[in-house]
Amino acid sequence: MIDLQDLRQHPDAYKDAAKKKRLKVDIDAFLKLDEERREALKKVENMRAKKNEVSKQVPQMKGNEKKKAIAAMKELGTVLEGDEAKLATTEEQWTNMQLLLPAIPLPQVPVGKDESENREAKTWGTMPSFEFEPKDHVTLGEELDILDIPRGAKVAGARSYYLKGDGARLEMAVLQFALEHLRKKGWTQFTPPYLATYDCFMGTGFFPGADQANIYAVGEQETKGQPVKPDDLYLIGTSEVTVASYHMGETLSEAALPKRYAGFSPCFRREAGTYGKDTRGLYRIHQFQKIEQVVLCRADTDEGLKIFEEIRTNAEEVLQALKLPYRILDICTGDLGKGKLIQNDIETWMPSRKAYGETHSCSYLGDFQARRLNIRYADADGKKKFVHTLNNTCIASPRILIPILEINQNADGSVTIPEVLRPYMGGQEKIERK
RNA sequence: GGAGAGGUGGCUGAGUGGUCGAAAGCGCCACACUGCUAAUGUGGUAUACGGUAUUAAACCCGUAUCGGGGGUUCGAAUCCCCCCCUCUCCGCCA
Repeated sequence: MIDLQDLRQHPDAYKDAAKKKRLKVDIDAFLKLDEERREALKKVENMRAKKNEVSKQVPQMKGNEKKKAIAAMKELGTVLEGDEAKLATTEEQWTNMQLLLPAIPLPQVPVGKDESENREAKTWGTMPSFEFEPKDHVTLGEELDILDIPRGAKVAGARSYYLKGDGARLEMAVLQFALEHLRKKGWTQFTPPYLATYDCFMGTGFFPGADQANIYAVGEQETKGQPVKPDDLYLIGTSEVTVASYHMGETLSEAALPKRYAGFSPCFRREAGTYGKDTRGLYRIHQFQKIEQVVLCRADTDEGLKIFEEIRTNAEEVLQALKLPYRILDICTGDLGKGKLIQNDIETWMPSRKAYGETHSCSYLGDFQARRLNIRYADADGKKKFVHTLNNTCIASPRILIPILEINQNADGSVTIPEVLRPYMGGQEKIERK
């Protein structure tokens, strides 16, 4: 959601944003609707004012005068009812459209048409070279008996899997390592709800829109691609949804900001519309576990950008500790979500893909989510402002297991456990065939 | 799952059809008073949207809001219906 005052004053900036973000939203049509809404609202409010005024006088009236007044108000009520219905229709359209309006990207965001025009900003680490024919994580995992995809499919369909034995332990280790990394920096850890209401998904910007197709709905009305009732529950695709919604509807004190929250949760994604894409292995699956960084800060872009760097660095530190080569992408406008001001993705090298694969996504959303979630703070003058929100992956598994397993594999088919994870695996150094 | 009780401003809590956006107290703010603090006195103290704009704010006016939605009525915090949440007891369960 955006500031409508600002939109009315600078419509061109939003038209430009929509164009750069390649969004099919008609700003002029919205402004017209906005005008209509205000007209209709004025009309209805004036009628209500009249009604309220007369109703206030009715008790003092007597006899004929009273009868007349009541009859007149009854008549006015009928007219008002019709106008209210019209207003409601306009307002509904207005709200729906408002939810699709874009935030304006920051000037430093590269302009581009789609993901092909994202810019590599940095690379870190050295590519592995093998003196043997390296295996991919699926082969490694099956041979080591730490991963079972066929049985996953048997039980839950395609894109499902079992992590088993040392595989399951490795996942827990990497998650715990990441959590500990944030804890040392003073972050607050959360186990949030994994189910949430429509409002949380709307508030964080996932609903309505294309992202909605990726969310599982839970309730009496199963999805089948159709939207479910607004009061039904949905499975989170990231703990961002429920961690950012933690302060929904609240006014925080400025002194308490920034809030640095580490959310841990399983994540569920339907992956609708990705048929045939990334079908092998653990890259694109329906369920995974993630440590997510969520920050609420003051409405100050300089501060927001500092925290943007901070949370990206946190993720980089985790990858560096794991000794995984990665690169950072400046996401271009055409690949930038409607609510985002700026975004960096981190892609980690995955030998079997002979490419970098996305493992982290770092976003600064300004007050876009805060407006939808109604999260504010009172500044020094007591003025209420919307907070700014940011989020970034800290670690997501099992996708991160792909490079961990593939890069650390040995000629004998064993996998060397990254040193930093060993304390979480009882000091174990290798995963070997039993 | 069964039975019952509730949900009112920042907080406690009154209010069962009309000068109720809401008593009173607490808290908070301003001013006054006092040697400082405390105490006391007086006044003030919700939010959103619209009027509102070609710097912005304040003021003012209007509308809406007493868990959410709908209904009855000229008029609803108050009456009716549905839903959500909280508490107590019983049952069940990791």
